[in-house]
Amino acid sequence: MDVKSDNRAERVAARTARQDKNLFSRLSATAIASRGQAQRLLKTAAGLSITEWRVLWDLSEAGPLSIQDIATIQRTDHSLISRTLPKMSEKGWVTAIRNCDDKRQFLVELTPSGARALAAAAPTMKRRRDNLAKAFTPRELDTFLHLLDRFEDVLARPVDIEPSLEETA
Amino acid sequence: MDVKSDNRAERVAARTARQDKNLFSRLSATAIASRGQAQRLLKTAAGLSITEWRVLWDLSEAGPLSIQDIATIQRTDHSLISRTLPKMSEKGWVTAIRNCDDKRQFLVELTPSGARALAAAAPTMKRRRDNLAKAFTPRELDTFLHLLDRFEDVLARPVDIEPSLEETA
DNA sequence: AAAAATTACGTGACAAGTCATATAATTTTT
DNA sequence: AAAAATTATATGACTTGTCACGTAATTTTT
Repeated sequence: MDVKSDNRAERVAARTARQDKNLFSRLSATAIASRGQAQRLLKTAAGLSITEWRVLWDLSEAGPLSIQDIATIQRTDHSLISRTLPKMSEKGWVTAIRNCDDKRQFLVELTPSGARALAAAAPTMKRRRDNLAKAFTPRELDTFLHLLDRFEDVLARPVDIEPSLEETA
Repeated sequence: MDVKSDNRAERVAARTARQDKNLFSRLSATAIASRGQAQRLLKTAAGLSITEWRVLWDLSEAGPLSIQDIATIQRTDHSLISRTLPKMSEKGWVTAIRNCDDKRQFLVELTPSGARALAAAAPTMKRRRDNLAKAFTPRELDTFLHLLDRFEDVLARPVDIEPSLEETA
């Protein structure tokens, strides 16, 4: 029915607009779009996945690092790093050596080959950051980061879970 | 070696701080933290996954909808919705009926049981949104959303990919 | 010194997210 | 009317991300 499908398009548009103003969904959608862009750029420029790029960059800036170190820097789970490293080792981009001080740990280090893989993607990713720096003043970027700080403060506070209409002790 | 491990802790801290100010990584990390919170809340309050919650909420506010409609509202791939719906149907939360006007499409509708599943989670998720509304003024939220708009404008512009040191026609 | 607790990494399993492809249906072009 | 192009959904396969658990090693407690 014509009228019915007109209604549907309006309902979709209204709901989409509504959710675009819901900061929770909007932040998620924006971050996913950003990640998608990074994935495409890295793939095209250097055949790297996002996690590979992050590991190479972290080792370049702060290496050598343990798996837990890398996971902490990237705010991710150690298992994601743990799974990524063998492949990167196979590609010759990193070496992982047992830490003599603590045999549970590996210390991961960039190789010359890894430095080249990083260098293949670095100009593109720098341009991406430069584009952002051009679009926002330092003050606006500070505001943005501060708002994200405050948003995470809100996340850190517990949200009560109560069954509907029930008052519990 | 003591000195070596002190250095490592400092390098990790410095790198983490640096990446916290890189808007690309920061935005991603913040959005992932937000999603994690939502996942935990929904699981605990109502045994719902994020995608299930989103579908129920969209249908409640704007249903009935096609799979493509839901994907558009959620800014996700239709395949994620396509995979989620059969399970929701099995749980009796939605019905999916062929659209007579276009037999390629299903129109998905909330059932009373689905409305109850939504209701089980809704107070918690509203509280979550209210906590956010208390922490920011309307003007701050507008600023935040506007910065996200401008950030996505930047994403929408192409980033040139050039091989290192090469000038191409 | 021995036992208990904690930590580092590897792996199983699952959810979110995406790209590609196939099939069926609709729309557009010839 | 028929052919070509496009669209809607399903599914394969992959990446990102996370939780849980097991094993080995270290640290803390007794």
